[in-house]
Amino acid sequence: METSELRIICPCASACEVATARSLFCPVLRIWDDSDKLATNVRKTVELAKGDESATRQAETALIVSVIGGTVALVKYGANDEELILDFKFSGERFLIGRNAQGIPLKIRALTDAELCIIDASGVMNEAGYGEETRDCLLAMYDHELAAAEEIIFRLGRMSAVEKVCSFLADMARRLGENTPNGIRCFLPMNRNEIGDHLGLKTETVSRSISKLKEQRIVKFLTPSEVLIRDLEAVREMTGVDIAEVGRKRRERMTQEENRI
Amino acid sequence: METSELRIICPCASACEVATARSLFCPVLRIWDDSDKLATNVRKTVELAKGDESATRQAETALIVSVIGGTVALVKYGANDEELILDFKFSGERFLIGRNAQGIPLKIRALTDAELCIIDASGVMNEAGYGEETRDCLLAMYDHELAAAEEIIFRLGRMSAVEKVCSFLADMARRLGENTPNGIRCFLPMNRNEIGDHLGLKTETVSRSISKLKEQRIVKFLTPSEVLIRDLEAVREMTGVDIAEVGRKRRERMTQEENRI
DNA sequence: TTAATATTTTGATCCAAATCAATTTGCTTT
DNA sequence: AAAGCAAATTGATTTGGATCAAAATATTAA
Repeated sequence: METSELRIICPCASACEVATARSLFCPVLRIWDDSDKLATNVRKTVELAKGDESATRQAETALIVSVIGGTVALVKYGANDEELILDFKFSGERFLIGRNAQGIPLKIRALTDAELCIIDASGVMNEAGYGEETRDCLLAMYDHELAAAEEIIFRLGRMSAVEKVCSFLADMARRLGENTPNGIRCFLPMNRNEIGDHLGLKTETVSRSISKLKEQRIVKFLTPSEVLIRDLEAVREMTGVDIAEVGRKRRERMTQEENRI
Repeated sequence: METSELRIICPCASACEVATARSLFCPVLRIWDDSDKLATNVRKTVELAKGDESATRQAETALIVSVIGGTVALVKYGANDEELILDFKFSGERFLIGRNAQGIPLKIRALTDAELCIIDASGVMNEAGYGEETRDCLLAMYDHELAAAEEIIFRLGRMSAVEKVCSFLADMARRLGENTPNGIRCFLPMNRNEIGDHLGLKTETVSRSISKLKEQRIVKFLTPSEVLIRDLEAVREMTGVDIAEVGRKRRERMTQEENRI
């Protein structure tokens, strides 16, 4: 359990790399094995019950949010209370709420009971000796978020309903799925309505799109919230995303991780 | 013309803050008045003729791109050569091409003859003494890009054609427009087809949406590429964006800028 | 296990945006 | 100013996804 080496955690870590509370607590710092150094005004733990929404308070810099458990949705609101789910964030993932983003209506909604650790980046950067390291980690996280946002923009701007749903399922598989002999199996922690709120579609359209993907034998649903992606080549053709090796690679990384600790 | 003080330029500077080649050349560094310190392998100037596309080369870190002159579009490609314009970038603006984004098909297309200055962020960060400053500037730029991306996601996911076009025109007015007694006047450097490629609409739909906005007296077109936004309150209602004070504030900033130099 | 409720799926119809097709307007060049 | 061309607009029709409505399936509670 002692890990004192310098290490910056990949911001795209996902749930299956079973993360300990310790490793999640402060992913940006060398002092990750000595987290008491962080004053409580810099970090705080938030527990959300299913359905709760946490307004993102105004802050000087970005907030680093680690999902310790559960699933949350990052929700953006428009002029007339319309809402769109920018992205889902799963247990083990970390994400940013940018400084600018706090000027705009943005909330974290718990889709399940969830626990978050929220760190004010400015506070961390001011901790003596950790400035450059923290900035590098923040840069990596921003970079990751921006690339993900660009994928989502393309999806919303150019894809049909079926393509949107397919590309969404591929993304879920990449982040949550595990390899099986028959394809990538993945539990979906959100319902059809929430998928629609993310893809700019209505519940019925999401359901119909899923039905079409089932007809084409691209996916199979074991239960309504458990998908098996069977035809990875078809997914690649339809969405441009290659998730073929995802499961294997993720398992390798996991093993590495476990060996290290 | 001598400005040796420390200064980090706002990444959202826009065309009307008439930027000198000097100030644009290296917006992230204290050495901005001494730019020869940057080795040529770190920075390079690119001239693009109208219609040219520049593939974004692989790089270790992000690229900082300053638009010295002209208008470019940041284009993302999908599985089957479909393309979507992530955003337009105007003379005087700076933007990032993230590290991750270079793994995905992304190109810079010149909508007019254009001149760019491209800086490899890793090179700049390694310049002795400028690391922290550069990182802070990069963080500000990432933050700006991410917030803009989230606005675009909402627009594509939740708005109707008319709302998309209205919110787009509002954004253009904010970045390019100038106040007049009758509203905000703004020259649009892109055609209807390119607007459509950005909003996920077809040319005809863009045109029809504009016609509807004209009927409602919200906008008026002096020429097909010169818009006057007349009803700022209607724009705010429709899009949630308040551009009322934009022109005035921008003029103030400009004056400040000119006084400083 | 059954009942009650919520979610998902399927069906029928409608509408906004795409598509196909002219026409008009605005720019260039001579 | 006129001709030629490109861009924008308008019209007619089609279509993908929304909407309205019901049925089927899951989940939860009794």
